[in-house]
Amino acid sequence: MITFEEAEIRARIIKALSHPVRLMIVELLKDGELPFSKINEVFESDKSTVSKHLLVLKEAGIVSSRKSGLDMIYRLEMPCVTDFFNCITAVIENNIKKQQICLCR
Amino acid sequence: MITFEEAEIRARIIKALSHPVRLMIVELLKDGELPFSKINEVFESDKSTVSKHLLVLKEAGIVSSRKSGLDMIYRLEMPCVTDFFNCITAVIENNIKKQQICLCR
DNA sequence: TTCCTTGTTGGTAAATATACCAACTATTGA
DNA sequence: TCAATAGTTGGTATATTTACCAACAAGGAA
Repeated sequence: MITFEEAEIRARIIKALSHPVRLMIVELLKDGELPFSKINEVFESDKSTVSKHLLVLKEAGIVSSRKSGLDMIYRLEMPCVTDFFNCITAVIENNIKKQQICLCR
Repeated sequence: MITFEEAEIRARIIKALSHPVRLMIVELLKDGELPFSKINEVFESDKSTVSKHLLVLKEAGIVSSRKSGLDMIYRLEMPCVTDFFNCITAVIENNIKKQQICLCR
């Protein structure tokens, strides 16, 4: 069995991924690194909000960043991202299927 | 690109998994269904706390439940759970590796 | 240097999550 | 029917998360 401490470490990573904006950032970075400005322009929120979401992802080790001139370049550090999203999608598909069964009763 | 609404749906599932107690429950249920009492005895918290964590997992479609006599039997509805945890573990391993590089400087 | 652009950090208010206790419902058994 | 057991729900206090605004720091250009 997994210990509570191990579960806490896992939970920290998962929690970093549990926000729609952060999930969209991960999707954006799936095809390669991007500067902050490109990530920021996708969202309507204040740039400080986007910056803080990126910090959460960085502290979890899900993205990394490097300075390049005035830009800050962000890169995804999660090669298994596709498996991860496929698993979540499978849960969602199953939920839809189950709801359909309920509606047919 | 994924829409904000799609990201919100995914985030809801992921958030349900972002708590150490809920992760331990998922691990417990990996090998088959269990009654509430068996799940509860693993944790020191009040049974109402455990019950509410199970409700969160249920509302996300990660577990299901059925009544059997006085027992409430919980079952994991996430066949991809191993892939999911493997991905999180990979991020953790990468974090450890990166920290080691830093320490060697 | 001084200005300008880029992104981060600090502060704050509102929303959400969490844990505990107490009270409740449902089922079983006497 | 009454009591006992199993689990859920309601209430509440505390902690965490979030978004925005304003101020700041870093780097490049004039």
